[in-house]
Amino acid sequence: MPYLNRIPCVPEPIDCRILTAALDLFVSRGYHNVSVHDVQKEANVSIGSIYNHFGGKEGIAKALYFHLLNEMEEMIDTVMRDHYSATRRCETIIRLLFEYTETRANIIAYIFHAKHTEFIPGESPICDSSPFAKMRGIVQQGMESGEFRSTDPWVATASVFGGAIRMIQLRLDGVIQQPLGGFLDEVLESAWQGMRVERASESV
Amino acid sequence: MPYLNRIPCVPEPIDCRILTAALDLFVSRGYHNVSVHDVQKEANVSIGSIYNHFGGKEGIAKALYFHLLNEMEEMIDTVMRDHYSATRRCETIIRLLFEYTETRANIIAYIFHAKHTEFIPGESPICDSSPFAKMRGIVQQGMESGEFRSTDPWVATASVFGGAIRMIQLRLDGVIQQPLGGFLDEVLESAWQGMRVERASESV
DNA sequence: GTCTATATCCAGATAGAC
DNA sequence: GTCTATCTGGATATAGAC
Repeated sequence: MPYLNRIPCVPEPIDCRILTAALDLFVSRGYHNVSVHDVQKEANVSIGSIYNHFGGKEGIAKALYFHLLNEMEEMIDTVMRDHYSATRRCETIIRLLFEYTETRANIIAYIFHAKHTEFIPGESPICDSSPFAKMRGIVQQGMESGEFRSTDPWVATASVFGGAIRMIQLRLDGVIQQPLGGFLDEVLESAWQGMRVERASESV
Repeated sequence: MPYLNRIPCVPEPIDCRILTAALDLFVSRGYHNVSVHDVQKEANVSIGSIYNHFGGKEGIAKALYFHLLNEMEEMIDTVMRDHYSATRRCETIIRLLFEYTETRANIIAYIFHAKHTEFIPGESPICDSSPFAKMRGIVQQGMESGEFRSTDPWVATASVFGGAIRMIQLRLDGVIQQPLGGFLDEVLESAWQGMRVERASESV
C-alpha cells in the first residue's frame, strides 16, 4: 500500500484553506464570535492574505454563502436530472439533505442558518434563493401532476419539507442524538400521507 | 372622551422600557449589530441604569429569553388547561402561534431565533426548553390515545408542528407576504392527514 | 438609582517591506 | 501574493457626581 503514508504533494489552495477554516469556526462559534485573526490562525495563513483574497470577514461569509448555495443548487439539479416524478425528487432531496447533515454538518448548518441577513447585509433571505425556489417548483409540479393533493403552494412545500427541515434543525442543535438516517422512512411516510390525494369515498 | 388626551401618569417601569427597546432592536438588526448605546437611546434611559438593572448586554438578552420563554410556557399551560384532546391542544397552539406571529412578531422572532447559544453562552438550545418539551408531550399523548398514528416521537412532533413552524419562519423572513391566518386551515389539514391513523382497509 | 464622562480593550482594516 | 506591525474606531464596561 505505497500511497498510504505519502505526504500530499499538492497542497490545498489557500482560498480553500481559508474558506474551510472559516466555515468550521463560523458554525461552531457563530459568525460574530469569530475574528479575522481566528480564521487566520486556523487556516495557517497571514491576515494580509485574507484581505487580499476576500477583502475582509464579510467577504469570506459572502463567498462561503454563494459557494455553498451553488453546491446545493447543483445537488438539486442532479436530482431533477436523474428523477422525474415529484415524489421521487422530493424523496431524494430529503435523503441527501439527511446524509449531508451527518457527513458534512457544517455545510448544512451554514446554509440553514436562520439569519444570514444579520451578517450579509443586502442579501435576501435564503428561502428566496434559487435552490429553495426549485424545491417549491417540484412540489408545484407534484400538485399539477396529481401526485400530491392540491393546496396552497406555500402550505404544500412546508408540508412536504417542513418535517424534514425540522428534524435537521433539531439534529444540528444536538437535541436529536441519533443519526437522521434512522428516521428517514418515517419522515417520508408522514410527508406523503400528509400530501396524499384523498379518495372520494374517504371524504364524508 | 376625557381620557383620550391624558398623559399616562404611571410611566412604564424602567426595566420594561429597556427590555422592550432591546427586543425591537435585537430582532430588527440582530443581537450582535446592536450596542448598549443603541438600547440606551431607544429606551430613553442612561447607560448606567442598564448596567444597574441587567449587568450588560448579555444580561438583557438572558432576561428577555427567560421572560419570553416563560410567557410561551404559560400560553401552553393555558391551552392544556382549556383543552384535553391532543388534536385540540395542538390545533390551539398552532393557531395562537400564528396569531402571535402577526400581532407580536418580535416575540416569536426572538423565541424562534435559531441560535441563542451564540449570544447566551451556556444555555441549552431552545428546543430542549420546557415549552417545547410540553409540545412533544402533547404529541406523545395523542399517539397513546390513538388520535395520532404511532411513530417515532421526534418524527411525530416534527410532522405535527414542522409545517406550521416552517410557515412561521417564512413569514418572519418576509418570504410569505400574506398574514398566516389565511393558511391556518390548510396547515392543520396537512398535519392531521399526515398523522391520521391508517385504516386497515386502506393499507395494501 | 440614575446620570455623564471616561477608561480599556479588541475587532476590523491598512501600510509597506519582502 | 504573502507577510508583520500598526492604526483606528467603536464596543463594553466602570468611576464617581448627583
